[in-house]
Amino acid sequence: MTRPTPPEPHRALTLRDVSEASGVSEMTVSRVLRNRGDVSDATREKVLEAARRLGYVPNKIAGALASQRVNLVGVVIPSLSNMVFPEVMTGISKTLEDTGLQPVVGVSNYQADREEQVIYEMLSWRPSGLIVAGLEHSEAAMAMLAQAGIPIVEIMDIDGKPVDSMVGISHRRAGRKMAEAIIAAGYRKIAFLGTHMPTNDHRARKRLEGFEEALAAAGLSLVDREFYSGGSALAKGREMTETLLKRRPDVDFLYYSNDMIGAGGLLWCLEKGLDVPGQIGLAGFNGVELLDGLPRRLATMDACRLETGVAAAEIIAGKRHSGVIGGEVIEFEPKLQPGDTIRKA
Amino acid sequence: MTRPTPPEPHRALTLRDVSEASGVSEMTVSRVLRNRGDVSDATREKVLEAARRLGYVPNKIAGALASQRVNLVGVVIPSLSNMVFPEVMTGISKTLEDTGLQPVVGVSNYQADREEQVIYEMLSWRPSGLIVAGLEHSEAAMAMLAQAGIPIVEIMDIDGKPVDSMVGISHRRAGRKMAEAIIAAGYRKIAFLGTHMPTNDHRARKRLEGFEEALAAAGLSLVDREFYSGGSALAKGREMTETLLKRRPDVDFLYYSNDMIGAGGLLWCLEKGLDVPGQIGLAGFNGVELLDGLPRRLATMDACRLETGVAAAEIIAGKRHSGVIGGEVIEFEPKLQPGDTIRKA
DNA sequence: GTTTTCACTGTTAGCGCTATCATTAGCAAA
DNA sequence: TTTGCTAATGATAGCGCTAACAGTGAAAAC
Repeated sequence: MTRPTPPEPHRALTLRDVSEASGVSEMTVSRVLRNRGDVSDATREKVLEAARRLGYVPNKIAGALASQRVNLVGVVIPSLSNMVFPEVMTGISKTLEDTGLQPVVGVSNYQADREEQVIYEMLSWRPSGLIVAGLEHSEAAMAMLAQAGIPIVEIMDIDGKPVDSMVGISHRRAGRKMAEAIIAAGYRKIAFLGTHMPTNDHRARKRLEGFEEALAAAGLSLVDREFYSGGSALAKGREMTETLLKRRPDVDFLYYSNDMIGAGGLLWCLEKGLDVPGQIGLAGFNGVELLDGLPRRLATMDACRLETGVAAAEIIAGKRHSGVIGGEVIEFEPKLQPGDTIRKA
Repeated sequence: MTRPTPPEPHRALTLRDVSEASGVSEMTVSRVLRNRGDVSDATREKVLEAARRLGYVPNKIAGALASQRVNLVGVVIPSLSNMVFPEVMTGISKTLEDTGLQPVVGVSNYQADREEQVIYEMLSWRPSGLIVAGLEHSEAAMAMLAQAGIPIVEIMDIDGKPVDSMVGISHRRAGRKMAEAIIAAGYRKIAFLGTHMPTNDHRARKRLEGFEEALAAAGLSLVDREFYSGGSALAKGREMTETLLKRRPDVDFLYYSNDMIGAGGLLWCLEKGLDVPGQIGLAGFNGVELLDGLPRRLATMDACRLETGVAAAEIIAGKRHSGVIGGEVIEFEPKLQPGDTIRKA
């Protein structure tokens, strides 16, 4: 293998090195490398050749400072292992791809103080825009966002007041809609199974609130509930389902706060030979691709993750010609996917 | 809710603003904000109060340029939706947490040219170190990495020559080991099911090569193979398994290139009432947490993802006192998890 | 009283690049 | 020839911060 020999192992190269190597001014090199302004073909070739030969990589720090422009878009999400955020990221990345903007991910682990730190860190790099999951932030974080002077898009929740723009679904409404569908299908003894962090996962909380609202409107209420935290969601789904059904064998519907534990529950029910959806119905939330491979399709509700990512990125990139400057609100309609685990009404 | 009113909506604040507001020099403000050097308590308080009141966020771009230090660590991975990389990220984040270093993620989508771009982009921000998945890169990318003058850690594969350091497992050996276990358990008609991108996913390729090597050493060879691309891995696992077993009903072992399709295959086999692992054995690769919730535990091999992330981050952070400066090689031993889908030898 | 020391604060000079304006050369029109 | 214009290139002045050094005053040591 022939690897090009580094001219000098270290001492970072600068524009001046390229300029000297190609016999033109630094300014001209800068123009060539950024494809800006008029440069003759001959000069351009000379410069590019020299840059390639030396292995020059521009220093964006200096460039950004001088031009006051940074092609970065910060994205602050609670978790990467959740399966739902990667899909949002896909939408963001795709949309940003041809704009010269680059997404930079930060993870808050569902902790407000950690989120505040991450936002601070991101803003200190003066990005072109910031996408943040959720509407709930520490007061300090909100103040920073409000003052940042760049487009801010809060995503995946629209039940509240945004700092600037927001894109996503109403989880309250999603919960309500699911409850209505379940009631319409004739289920009456409904239980909830979800994650054990009602104070941190605001979207799950709002979903449950909406769900209970709709139950109440029909004169019903949850007959039982079961919470978990940590571990393999699939395994936890099994365990919780078993625990709950042992405690309340009369329950006829299990509403899970996410598809993963729902899938675990479904597998458990099928193994036990329960009649799904006759004897007992199940539903999750998110519409993850995973469900396509299960023995039976779990009822769920699509959270429009891809669309959310795309729209958020479009706002940042200024691709959305709505006439509005900032303060946009885009609501997606979560679609019920009845699957095979809820009786046909 | 009382939100602090922004003094002036825009015009980014600088050190000078804080300096004027608190009546000390910019330098002293800088010292306070970075906790560096001696500053009297009275002054410190004054400055912090002013900074807070104004909502000042330091400009790291200027700071980095001046100090020639950037607290960023680039991480270049092929995909986020893969479930395996998030766990590596967890190890990296945790380890970096108390070092003042921040990971920045870039995604290459398993494309060498895209990876080259991402590496270029990252290096242009002059990070403190770079973690890159895999050992195979475009020639230009290798040249950039070699010249970067910062610690480079290639992870998740050690079958090859690193630019600088490398951390991970030998996929060739992992494949070999799995084949040996399968053969030892008495299976003879072994088929492979995997992703349809042998040229892009080098780790899957090496695993298969090692697997076939070990088969050959025992006088065997794969009796059939089936490939897929895109879509829900779980669903694809089902489909492929069905297709393959229709074509070759005599096959007695299915080796999957990852756990997700393996899980799909397992669900299919159980549904069809096949005797697993008596009549037919199954194995995947990765050791994903998901498997804990399946009706039966799929045989797999742990890829040591968390440890890999931790070790890579330690190298970058200089936490590893091996005496070696750069060029470290850390190999983890993939552990076979026999689960319930391979006969006890 | 003088010198030394120390804790604190300020001054100066860039970091590597780009915006802006100035300059030059080349060529056509007057 | 001179003028005017355009394309190509260069010179200059920062961007907002920090490293390095230079004060400053007060207390401590002589």
